[in-house]
Amino acid sequence: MSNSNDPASVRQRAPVPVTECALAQAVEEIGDRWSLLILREAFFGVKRYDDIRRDLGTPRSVLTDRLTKLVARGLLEKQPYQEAGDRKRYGYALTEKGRDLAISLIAITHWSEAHVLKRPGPIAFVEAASGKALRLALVDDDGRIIDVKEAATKLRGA
Amino acid sequence: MSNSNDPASVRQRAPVPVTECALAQAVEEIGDRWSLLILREAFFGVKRYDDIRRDLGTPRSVLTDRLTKLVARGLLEKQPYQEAGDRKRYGYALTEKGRDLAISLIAITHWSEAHVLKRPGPIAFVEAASGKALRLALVDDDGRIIDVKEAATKLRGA
DNA sequence: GAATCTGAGTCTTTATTTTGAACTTAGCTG
DNA sequence: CAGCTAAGTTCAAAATAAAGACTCAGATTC
Repeated sequence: MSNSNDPASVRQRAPVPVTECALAQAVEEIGDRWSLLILREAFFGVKRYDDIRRDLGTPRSVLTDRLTKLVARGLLEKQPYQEAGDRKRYGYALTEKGRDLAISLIAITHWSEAHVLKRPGPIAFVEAASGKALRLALVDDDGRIIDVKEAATKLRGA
Repeated sequence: MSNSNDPASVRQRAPVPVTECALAQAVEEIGDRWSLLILREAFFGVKRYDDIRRDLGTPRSVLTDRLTKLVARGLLEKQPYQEAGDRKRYGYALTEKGRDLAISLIAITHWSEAHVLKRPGPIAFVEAASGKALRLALVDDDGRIIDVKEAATKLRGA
């Protein structure tokens, strides 16, 4: 990204204060031990409180809290449903904002498979139509793929 | 990714237990309020304890703890340096494992700019050589760009 | 119509983590 | 040697999270 092999003695400062940093805002919204996992459930179509709980083992009080916050922040929305002979209940479904996190979740998953798990994970991302494996890449406006090592950051307007 | 507009009444379960899920492992390593921000500093070449502290305002005890853990987990490594007329000290530099998180940080940053900040952030990712803007995309083996909406998940071996 | 079941919470107590501030350390300088 | 600095440790107070019992609303069963 930038300057990553300066000697440690070169003092640097972040180009943007952390309070204005998009990453910091994102960490506020989804940077805890459960939110990303709850969203993963949502991506797999798991919508019900007790199903999420069964999959993740989240304590009830925490799950309730995270679901409420994810709804308040617009990543999930409540979806009413009713089973035959039962009262109306609510499930949780991804909004567009939530769905747009897919790329981030895929990126983190790929990274974890490469560097934490150190083996290909059980889930592959494929093109729905062809079944062909997909990976993430940086591309320029012409659709050419650029290696991360060729990438840098630039201050807008600078 | 999959099934995301099933009615809420359809019960689903995650295809893989959370204990074997790459995302969950990643959250263990970097899913707290500070680690990603510390890594962001590292991407900008900020290597010294006190410089990170100045930029982020992290409490000392937490910063020491996170740096130690990030080193133990292989995302950062200590780099000795010595200023003229001072003793030897250590800075923190990204390892390959840490550097490979770039794609994830970029993805999260893009998402946050689109959905949290709701304006283009001050930092753009560009190709170092040409200065041309870069974005993230899903590509297949032939380098063709595939829209997220065309992507699905598949269980390996299934 | 009283007792019971079920999904989705809420409440309460206990444990863990975070914070902020003061204190420590190692080597340098004057 | 007293004082300085970057990096790190310690500790009490505050905030968060976990575990598990309790609640609630409607449906069913006896």
